[in-house]
Amino acid sequence: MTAPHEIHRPRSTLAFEKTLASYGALADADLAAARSVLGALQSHPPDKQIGRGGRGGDEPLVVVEGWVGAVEPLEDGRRQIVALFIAGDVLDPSIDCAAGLTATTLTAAWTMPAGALRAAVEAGCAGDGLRRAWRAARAAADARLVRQVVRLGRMSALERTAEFILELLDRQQRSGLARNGRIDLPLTQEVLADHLGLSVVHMNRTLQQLRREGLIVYRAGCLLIPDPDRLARAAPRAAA
Amino acid sequence: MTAPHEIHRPRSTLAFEKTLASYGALADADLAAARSVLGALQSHPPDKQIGRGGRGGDEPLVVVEGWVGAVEPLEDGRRQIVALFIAGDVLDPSIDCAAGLTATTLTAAWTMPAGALRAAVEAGCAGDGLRRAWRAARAAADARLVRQVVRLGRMSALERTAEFILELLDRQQRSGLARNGRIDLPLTQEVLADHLGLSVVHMNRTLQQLRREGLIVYRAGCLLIPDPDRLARAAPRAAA
DNA sequence: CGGGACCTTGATTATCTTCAATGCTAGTGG
DNA sequence: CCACTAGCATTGAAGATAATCAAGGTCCCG
Repeated sequence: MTAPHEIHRPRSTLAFEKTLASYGALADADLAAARSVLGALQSHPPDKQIGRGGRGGDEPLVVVEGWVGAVEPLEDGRRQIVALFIAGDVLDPSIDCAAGLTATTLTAAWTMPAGALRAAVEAGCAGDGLRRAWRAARAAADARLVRQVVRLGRMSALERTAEFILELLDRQQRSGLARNGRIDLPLTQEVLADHLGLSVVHMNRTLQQLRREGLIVYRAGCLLIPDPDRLARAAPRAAA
Repeated sequence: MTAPHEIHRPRSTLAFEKTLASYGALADADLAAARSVLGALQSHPPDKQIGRGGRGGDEPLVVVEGWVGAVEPLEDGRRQIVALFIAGDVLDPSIDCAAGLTATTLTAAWTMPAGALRAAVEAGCAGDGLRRAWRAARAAADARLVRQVVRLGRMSALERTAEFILELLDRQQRSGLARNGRIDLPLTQEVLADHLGLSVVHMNRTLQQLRREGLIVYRAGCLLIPDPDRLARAAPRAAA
């Protein structure tokens, strides 16, 4: 279980619990129940397929550490990273890998199987709070996919990037991973480009522009957002 | 109930039944059950909001006739039509209008409330075939959203358009609306552009290119695809 | 006949991609 | 300790793709 690629073995599923709780108040009993039905920690090297889409056979995974993408590679080498999953998220291949996507690690990662948890929620034998939070977290994942369509369809590179960073900030605040506007972003610019629908070169230039304007400070896998409101002004707002 | 905008009152929910059946074999009893719990036909003028997203309060709708979009308008006038719903589709605002989208008619349309049907399926008091088909249809809608992300993120205008037309062909074949590669497409190029993430002008030129190459014949709300395989060659394929 | 909605066209500009290097840094083996 | 390498970030230049601007054109309808 210990491999060279390995990042430190995570000590807890705190990120998951916080994320879930951010979507609906959880009683201690809910938390204990959720924790108790999660499977064993699994380690994955970067760039490894960990779930296949399609037939809905795979059980959901809690991402405990690292980054995972729902990826569509095209024949000619292009690829689209449709969705990103980070510590605290639940990746359900039967939903998130629709249309033949492949769940792939983008960094070294640790996960826990959550089939039993989903089963408990679906069978109605989970607490009310837990059920609500689980559903809300699922709805949030769907909403992120919608945001992604809007970003790719109607926003410029700068707007996309700004909006994306704000989404990451929100998500990492929920999971407790963000501190004072400082978030993890241990992805190569190539991965970011494949998520935001840009070329690597343009991704690089767009990040530089955000830096030049002081909207972000980005270095060594770590991103600081000095003023989220100002960054938000670089992204379009929805109409009333 | 009869208004000037009105298109003819649909005679049946056949498109819905065929679509559902295309996702899973349905017994006659299933069909009868589904038909019997649908609500009353409702007529809507074009460009009218018929469902709001967010809180999941709204009940699902079967689109019986016409085209409906899940739309995100931006403050500055841009808009993204995130998903399209056509005759035979079920639009569930609690899912399809996530992230604040608005369900809006793109043409005159007729719908039927399907809250009771969803409730029956979820409560498990629907037949096995019906439940399976309902779930598969829902999964197909999710998969379409994923395709949309791939299209917008990684395909050129021509590829997007080709792929989109092929999707429409598949959907209208399921609902029985396509005849010999001939499908309805009663949308303005502006609407298409807002769905495919293009400017109207570029949408126009892209359609012209497809016409020039003989891949489509498009006129007066009706689109003919002489050779779907050839059209498919204009769209990128997924890698193994 | 006039007006409006939609489609089409040409010219211009902006955004983004591609190509081809160059630098930087961390890891590796001599 | 020092090449040497590999992966990633960055840069410049050139070209492609798509947006924008500004007219016309067509068709339908009142």
